[in-house]
Amino acid sequence: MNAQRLKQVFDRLSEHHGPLNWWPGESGFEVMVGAILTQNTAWSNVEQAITHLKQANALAPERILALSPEDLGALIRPSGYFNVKARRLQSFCQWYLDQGGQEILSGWDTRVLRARLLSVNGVGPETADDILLYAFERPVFVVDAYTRRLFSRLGMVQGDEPYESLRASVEALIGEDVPMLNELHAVIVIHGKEVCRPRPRCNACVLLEECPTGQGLNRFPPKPRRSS
DNA sequence: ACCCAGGGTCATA
DNA sequence: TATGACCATGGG
Repeated sequence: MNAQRLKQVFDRLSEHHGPLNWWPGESGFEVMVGAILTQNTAWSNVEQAITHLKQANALAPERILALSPEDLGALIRPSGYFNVKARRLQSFCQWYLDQGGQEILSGWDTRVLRARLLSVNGVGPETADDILLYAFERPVFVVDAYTRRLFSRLGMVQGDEPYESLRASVEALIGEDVPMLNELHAVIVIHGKEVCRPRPRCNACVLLEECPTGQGLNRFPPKPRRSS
């Protein structure tokens, strides 16, 4: 992974898709809820769930905790795994209030805040980094399936590296540039949704010209290794 | 009738 | 430490 190449890819994606002003959501808390609901789930489904929460005036930690698991599950049903996610949302909200809310949480160092987020049941590395970057504006790079697919197709990484390994290499090249980290993950996701499909049926990818002899394109998205 | 989507946890060997 | 099972809806 090379800094100049990364910047080149970023510039090209931004030129084509940006600026995106992520994350879609009106408040930090909405970002956090969306980050949990979008786990392994299409965003269009999450939008429906969030709409239901807003209609029920439930998009606040106290309100989510006040709902029964069944009622909360009914509201977020379109986002899939609704039983699991209802529990995860309530675990998260309980933690959020126990910690003292947005202002107190904002006072923590990024490393500390990340560790605390990861301690919540249902918050894994990607969800934690979504929240850190898009709700707390911390300089972290979010690794997701789109990132692995794109970078491996472009021959920039193997693709099956552990989460922390990929995150660290990109952060090392970009530094603490929050706006750039924000936009980079955003354009990778939009690019993945609109153009760079899992199976090689895309001929429209602006980056494909740069894929070594189409070899990158035919590479199936790799699965991450478990740990170090 | 498939395949896919902005993951994470838990049990088991 | 490493797999595998499981979670579930909606759109293409």
